[in-house]
Amino acid sequence: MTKRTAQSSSIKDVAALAGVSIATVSRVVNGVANKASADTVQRVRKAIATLEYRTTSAGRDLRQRTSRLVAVLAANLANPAMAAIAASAETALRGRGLVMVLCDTHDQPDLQDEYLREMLAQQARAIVLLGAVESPTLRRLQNSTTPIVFVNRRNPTGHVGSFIGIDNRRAGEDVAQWAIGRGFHKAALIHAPTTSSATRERVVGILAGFAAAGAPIPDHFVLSPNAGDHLNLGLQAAQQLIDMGEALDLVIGTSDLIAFGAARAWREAGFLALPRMIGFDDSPMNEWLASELSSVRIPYDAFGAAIVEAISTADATSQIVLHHRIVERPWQQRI
Amino acid sequence: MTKRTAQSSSIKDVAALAGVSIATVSRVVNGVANKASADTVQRVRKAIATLEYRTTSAGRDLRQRTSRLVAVLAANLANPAMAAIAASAETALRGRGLVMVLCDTHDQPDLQDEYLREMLAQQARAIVLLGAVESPTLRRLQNSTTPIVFVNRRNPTGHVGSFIGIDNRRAGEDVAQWAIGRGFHKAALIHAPTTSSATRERVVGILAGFAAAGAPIPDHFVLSPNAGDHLNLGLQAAQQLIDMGEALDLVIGTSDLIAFGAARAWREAGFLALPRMIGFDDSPMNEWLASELSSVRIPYDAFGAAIVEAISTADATSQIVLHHRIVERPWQQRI
DNA sequence: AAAACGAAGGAAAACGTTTTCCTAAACTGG
DNA sequence: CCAGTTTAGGAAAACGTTTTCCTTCGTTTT
Repeated sequence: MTKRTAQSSSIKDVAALAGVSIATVSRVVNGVANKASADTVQRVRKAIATLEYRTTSAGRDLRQRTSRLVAVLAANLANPAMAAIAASAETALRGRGLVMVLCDTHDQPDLQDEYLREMLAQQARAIVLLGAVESPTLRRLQNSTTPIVFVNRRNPTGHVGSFIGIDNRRAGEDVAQWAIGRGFHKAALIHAPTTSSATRERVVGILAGFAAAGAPIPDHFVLSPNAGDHLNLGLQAAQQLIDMGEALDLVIGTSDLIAFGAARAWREAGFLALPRMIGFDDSPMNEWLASELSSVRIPYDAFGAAIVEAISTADATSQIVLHHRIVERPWQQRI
Repeated sequence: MTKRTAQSSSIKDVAALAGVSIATVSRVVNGVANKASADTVQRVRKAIATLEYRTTSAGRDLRQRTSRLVAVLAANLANPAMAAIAASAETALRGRGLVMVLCDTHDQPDLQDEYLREMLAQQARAIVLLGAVESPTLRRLQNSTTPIVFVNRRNPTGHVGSFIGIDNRRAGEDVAQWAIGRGFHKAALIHAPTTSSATRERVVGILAGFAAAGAPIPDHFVLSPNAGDHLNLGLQAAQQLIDMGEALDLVIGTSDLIAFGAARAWREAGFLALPRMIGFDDSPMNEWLASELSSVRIPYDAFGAAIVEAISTADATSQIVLHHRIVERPWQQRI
């Protein structure tokens, strides 16, 4: 068994074995037409197979001044929804010969900037922001040639950029309409910070929807406490609601995580008058773990394809709006 | 506002601006001692700052024949536990100037092989397998110089390789002991395929533990149906148990996902005699979403540091055993 | 004062590709 | 059979680094 270095054979070895120049090998590998006879192609292919040759990225990247890496910068990997998008993106990118690099910005501008710079140095083919936050380098990046795609949250710098997501405002209205239709008349809304365009639009839609139906949600039932993450945010808001002592029949969270946090508050309070809940995201795990949470299903498994499309198109302002859908889950009142 | 290409300035530009050779710039960037006067360093630093220069990876990788990419091949990204490890790994790697590339092998040998080859072509600094599966390229990789780290599951090719995980056999025994101590005497075990060393060792430990206490789990209460994923596996196994009609007081799953699947079966069956449950992994979400599931906590947030350590050490057979702990959660009997 | 040494820094090679520019042969249409 | 075109393929440049040699000083040691 021969000890060998990580990447054994280079294009030179292949060329030597096939008895052609490295230029020809390169052309065969990249399928350049009318540049090699069928016979030559055959020989080169065989040599490649024999040596288990595979193009070394560094060489190609250097020459082409771009890599096959696609950076995906997620605001929070702990969120199952982000993980779902990442998984979908990874598969779709791979189908195009691209490689996903996944980073967690923790929603922090300086971390996002550091990653952006690193990915520019890597000559990333494209940068995908899963929940972008306003930051200097992002701003500076507006006039670079690297495609940037904003997923879920729109470009926070004010410039318009490629966007992939649902119609959040509309989704908010749909939730309101659903609630009214189901006869809920004492609802509370817990939402994340409105620095996120997604949250902002959802909140607007929800409030507008209730108002339009003549049943506006009173201000003191709209909460958005400052908390580290959505889970704690939901928990704290729900505790406030419980303290108010008023019996609610519906709690709306702008994310499922918020709803989970809120549910915990009620659970710990002893299941007293647990209101029905609805959130946004509906990651696949909900079906198993949150069987009583209704949710606005966002088709995350379709995001990967959309990302690939957005990257491929030259248009830096393409907007891909995917369709949401309310998933209503049965609700069992405890005693 | 000047339009510029993705990566604007190269080492040449910096050298020109600072009035030195590119060699000197390189040395300053890499902190080579005794190769530049304090004054020169100053000038170079300033030029770097002015031009916002950052070393282009492709050039460095080509010359050094290795990249700063670390491949993380996960068996199933949909599993929150994997996501937790990935997040932890990403942070730890970044601290070392390394970049994580995350891939989902879906537990399929050919996909794993494809990724392995791609990562070799990328000259990845190291390869981390989060749940490896036996495959030709993995086998061939044994005698490459690229460090390979096996996380959770040991090297399935039989060779011994760097491993990071808990003492699964011991954890299994601990679960058994805990169960006995709590007075459970009618337990069932649902486990994943034993192709995974982690699962295998857990099963052995659990069965041995019960047997040692004089209360062996009967064979027909040990189930491992063939199913796509752990959730469905748990669901199907639980349905079988329910069909048996015997009242169990404890169900042990070799992963939390299995337990979630099983819980769903009982829930759908109408909460009849829901047994208490315990699983393995205890991802952070459990605290919020599975407040009644006991679980063997695996310190996934510590895995990142362990991975970095395993990569850094020259020893290709280092074993890092992290400590597990049973997290017992209260259990409320429904009516 | 000569010898030795360390510091500072430049020139150039090498890493593995892709691609431009050639050249030569083999076809085509007239 | 000749001019033109297509096909096949090679030579070499370029991409951005790091690193190995050198060379030249200035400083120490004998």
